[in-house]
Amino acid sequence: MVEQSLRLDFIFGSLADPTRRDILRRIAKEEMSITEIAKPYKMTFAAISKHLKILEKAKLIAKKRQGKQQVVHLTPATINDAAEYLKEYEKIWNQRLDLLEKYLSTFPT
Amino acid sequence: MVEQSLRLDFIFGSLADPTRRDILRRIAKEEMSITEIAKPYKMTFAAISKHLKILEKAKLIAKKRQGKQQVVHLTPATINDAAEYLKEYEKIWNQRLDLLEKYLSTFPT
DNA sequence: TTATCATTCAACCAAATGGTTGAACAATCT
DNA sequence: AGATTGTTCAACCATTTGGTTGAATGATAA
Repeated sequence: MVEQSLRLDFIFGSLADPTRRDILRRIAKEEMSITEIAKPYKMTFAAISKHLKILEKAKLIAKKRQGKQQVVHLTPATINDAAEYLKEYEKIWNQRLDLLEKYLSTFPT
Repeated sequence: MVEQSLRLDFIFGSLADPTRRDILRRIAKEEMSITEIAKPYKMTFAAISKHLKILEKAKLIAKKRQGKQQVVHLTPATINDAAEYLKEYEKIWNQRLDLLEKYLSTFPT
């Protein structure tokens, strides 16, 4: 499953940048045109266009044309995949809480 | 909350690399010495040491000395934070799907 | 068709990332 | 103390990343 791993590279790579997380947060509330998305940031429009390209490659967002402008919205399936990945770890932790407690007690307080 | 955002930078940045995800996966099953962690990878020991530094900075792992060697284990709280972050998005999507369903149900079948 | 608005592309730059090698340091064993 | 095992550090290199500017393209409105 090399492709699967690559997908996670893109997803987590996208989420590693604060501007991109902020964009996701904003379009989660309501879909927006690219110009509208770019407005609050101090960087250039081209920089935002690049960020959107990265989010699109990770399939975290999608664009659709609406007349002159393009409207951006979240792609539900993808963050779900990332969440599923992290849930595996939560499961392991829950199974091993007793052991973890032992580890933690070895640290100085 | 700039620090919080920075923490997410580190967490997701860590998870964006396949070698680091693989290390997490392996030590999730059982804690391991650094030498043991490094064994299966083709890259140098120093490279693995760097990857561990990155995971440590993100607080996804912690080391403790056990005699001559250092043993690495997961840090439970941190992935939880990332999972919480992603859960917010799942919540939003679920709300939207509910609305969509409600909307669709107003039409005759 | 031309002007205008919305967006991307290309070329460039500085800084960060992921790797290498070889020397240095830490802890234990003899 | 010296040898051995385990791990990090420093210097270096190639590639990627996140930004810039200015020109080019796409779609609609006049």
